[in-house]
Amino acid sequence: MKPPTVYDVAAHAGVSIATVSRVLRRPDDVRASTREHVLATVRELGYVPSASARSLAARRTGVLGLYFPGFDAMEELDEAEFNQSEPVNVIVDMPDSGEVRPPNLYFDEVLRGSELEAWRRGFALLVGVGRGTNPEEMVSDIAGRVDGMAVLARSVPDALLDHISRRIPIVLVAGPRRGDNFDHVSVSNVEGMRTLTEHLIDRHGVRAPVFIGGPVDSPDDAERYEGFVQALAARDIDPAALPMLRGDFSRMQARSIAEGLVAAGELPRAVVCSNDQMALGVLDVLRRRGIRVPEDVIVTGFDGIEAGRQSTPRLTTVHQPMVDLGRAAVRAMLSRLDKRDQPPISLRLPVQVLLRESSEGSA
Amino acid sequence: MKPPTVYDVAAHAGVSIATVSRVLRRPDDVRASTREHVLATVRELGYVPSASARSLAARRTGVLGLYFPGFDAMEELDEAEFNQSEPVNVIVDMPDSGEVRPPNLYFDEVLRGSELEAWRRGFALLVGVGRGTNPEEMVSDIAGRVDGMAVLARSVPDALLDHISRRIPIVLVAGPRRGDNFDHVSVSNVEGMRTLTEHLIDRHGVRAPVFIGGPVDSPDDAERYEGFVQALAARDIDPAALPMLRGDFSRMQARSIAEGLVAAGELPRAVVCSNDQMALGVLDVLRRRGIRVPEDVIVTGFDGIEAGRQSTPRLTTVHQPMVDLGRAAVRAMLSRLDKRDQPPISLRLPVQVLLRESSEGSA
DNA sequence: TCGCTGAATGTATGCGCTTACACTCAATGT
DNA sequence: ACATTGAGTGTAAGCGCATACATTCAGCGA
Repeated sequence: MKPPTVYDVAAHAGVSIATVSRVLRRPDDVRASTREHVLATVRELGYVPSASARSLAARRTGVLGLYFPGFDAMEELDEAEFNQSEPVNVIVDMPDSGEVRPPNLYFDEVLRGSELEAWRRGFALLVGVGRGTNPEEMVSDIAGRVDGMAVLARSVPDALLDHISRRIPIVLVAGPRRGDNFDHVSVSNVEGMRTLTEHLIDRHGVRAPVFIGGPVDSPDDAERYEGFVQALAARDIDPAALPMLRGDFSRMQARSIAEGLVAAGELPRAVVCSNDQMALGVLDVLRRRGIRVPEDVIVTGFDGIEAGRQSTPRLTTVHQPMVDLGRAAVRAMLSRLDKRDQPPISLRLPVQVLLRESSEGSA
Repeated sequence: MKPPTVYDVAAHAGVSIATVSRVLRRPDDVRASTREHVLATVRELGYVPSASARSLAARRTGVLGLYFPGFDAMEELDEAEFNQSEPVNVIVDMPDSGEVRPPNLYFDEVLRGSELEAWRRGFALLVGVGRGTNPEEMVSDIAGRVDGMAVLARSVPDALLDHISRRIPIVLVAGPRRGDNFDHVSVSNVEGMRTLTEHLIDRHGVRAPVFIGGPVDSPDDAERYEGFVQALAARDIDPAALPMLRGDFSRMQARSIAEGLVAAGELPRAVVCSNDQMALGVLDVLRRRGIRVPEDVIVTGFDGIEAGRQSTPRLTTVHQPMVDLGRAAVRAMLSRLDKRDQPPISLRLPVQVLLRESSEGSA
């Protein structure tokens, strides 16, 4: 009744457990006839090797971990049972049902990239998305199961990371390097935002753009603002003289910020947002107020999410390669796994400034 | 240099390894003072327990697995290095750049649901997306690492599943039950499509809708067609007299099918598609041809993906709760883990018919 | 005072595998 | 004919933990 083990297979096939193990791990070290015989026994018994035992003996798990905190509000799914309602409900779905399902695109894509690269390199991928529950616990749990781990920067206390990194390589995703000695993978936030801002100044004569930033503790936001400031400074515009509004990366928040701007009466020529979601929120408000984009106000975002490509007008933005980020994180882990003592890597992936109708006028 | 083990912690703290283990697993069995002392040592040494060893000794891994085949074409990411190009590229992004990134929403959402439920129940989640590489190998690999596994129906040979299910519980996602004895979770495809079709017949007087189906081997498609047929039959319309076109669930394919319909000259009053992607493809063509939806032709989909909520006109569809599917799959695994010999479960989640402008006329 | 009880801790075994090393024996060289 | 070789296989020692069972000892009643 219990699942068969190497011993069962060995006994059944009339060989030693070492031979069974070799058939599975290093088939060439076994004579072909023996190999076939053992494989047949494996099939017959329904033998599936225990990865736990293998990992223990081999001193490596063959699994990589990915941890992200759960930003999205939607996580609070009801505990209610979902299997007792009617099989079908008919709903007349009106247009303004709003932002039903804010897909955590960022995470989905990074995950997809990691998953892809991990399996390609012969590793499995363990994912954990932090929720209400203690992140430290979850991260520790993952850490014990994997050979290496990627973590979104700033989502876990440094002390914990230090602790864990004594056991396995840690790669920080999307944050800039701080005092730490971890490997990092991130995108060219500064250059991207600088280039976009320069474009607004040089091509559209914008002199006093308004920046709508994200949460104070977001390293990405900080870098983007830095790029914004650099562009202004290079054009002899004093960044400090311009208003710097702060949102929380959400569309809703950005709407109220935009309402505030409109109410204040003095609309800027351009609103530069630190991410796409907020830019979309600004577009929502301007559209409702009948303010033309880009004729009256130019709006730009950052991230390159799909929704920004489907908005009206389509959103000018800086696209960051999220799938590549995930892949790069995996590569970094494996690279360090290979050479534990190489100096910390800090990889910057390139971004693309995508000029679309929210800044360039319609086609 | 090597990561510390229980032995190190025990020696350092002056206790036995049993006590260390107990401090971590059953803190209440240890005197408070001892516990604190051991925990301090754990922190000092940077001890992270090996899940491999624990799983081996405890005979359970605390991990659940999720396997999906990789439908999407985008998987073929270039092997090229991505870290040597310029940090920023400026691109004038024209509107018709087409369907750049067809997000595998289905999988993303099921994954999110599984991930959520798994951690909530104290399990980690291992994900595998089948790609070019041998699915059997990947599935076996996952199987050895987990306590239970969810697999998209039809994506893995039954023989393999039988093999594996001798070791761990298997849950099939989204397929109907066939001859097998596995647990299943799926949605009310039949009822959903039947209700939608009845609506078209009863409210819009449609008498000869055209059905655009998916791949022959898709169980979901089969069920949806079944619902379509039931609705017709109940209204004394002979389904066999109507054309049944077959696509592959892709938007592109659906476009050429729609082109064919238009070219043939005789447009049906309604086109019922087996998924949203294809419905969107049909909308593409009708829009280009200047055919009005829903005035001239009604179009409906199935799935409830985000893109269908952002199309013009918005797509009438049947929404299936993908996140819940993932959650239900996890619950089913745990339920069976609990009672290995209960009869096979077959859970059907409810769906929602969403009536929108592609069938109801604009607001 | 002494045996008894139970809380706290230690001892020892095994979980299922990998792998260094030992061994066997047919093929080869001298 | 005999030593040498190496391919193929077996033996046995862990890997790091959980846990049944043994042990210790403080507190207790009689």
